[in-house]
Amino acid sequence: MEREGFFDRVYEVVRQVPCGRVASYGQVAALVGEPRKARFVGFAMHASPGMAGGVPCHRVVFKDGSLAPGFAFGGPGAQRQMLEAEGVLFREDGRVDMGRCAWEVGQ
DNA sequence: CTTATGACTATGA
DNA sequence: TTCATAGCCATAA
Repeated sequence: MEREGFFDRVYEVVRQVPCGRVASYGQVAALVGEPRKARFVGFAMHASPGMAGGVPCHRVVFKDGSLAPGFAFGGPGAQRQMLEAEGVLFREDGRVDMGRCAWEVGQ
């Protein structure tokens, strides 16, 4: 039952990310119980059905607030545009303001 | 079985 | 501060 695969487990967590908030790959990996698989979280995002499947993969970013270079759906700029549309704040460096939009369980 | 790859993270220069 | 490298472990061949 609980064995639908590591990927599906990641989707469940990413689905819980509220609007206007972002989570890091390691953050999601830790919530699924395996913080060492941060790389597979990203790989799961690439294989995810996207928002159509209830997986807002655009809300998942690097731990430092950077976005995935070159592999974002539609382009790296599209991800930033989508996050800004949800209320996520960006710095001039092109990174997300993790100090203000970082997601924490319970919010 | 081994090797190669990867939407990551931590560390060091 | 940025850049490069190592370690991480599942999946594919």
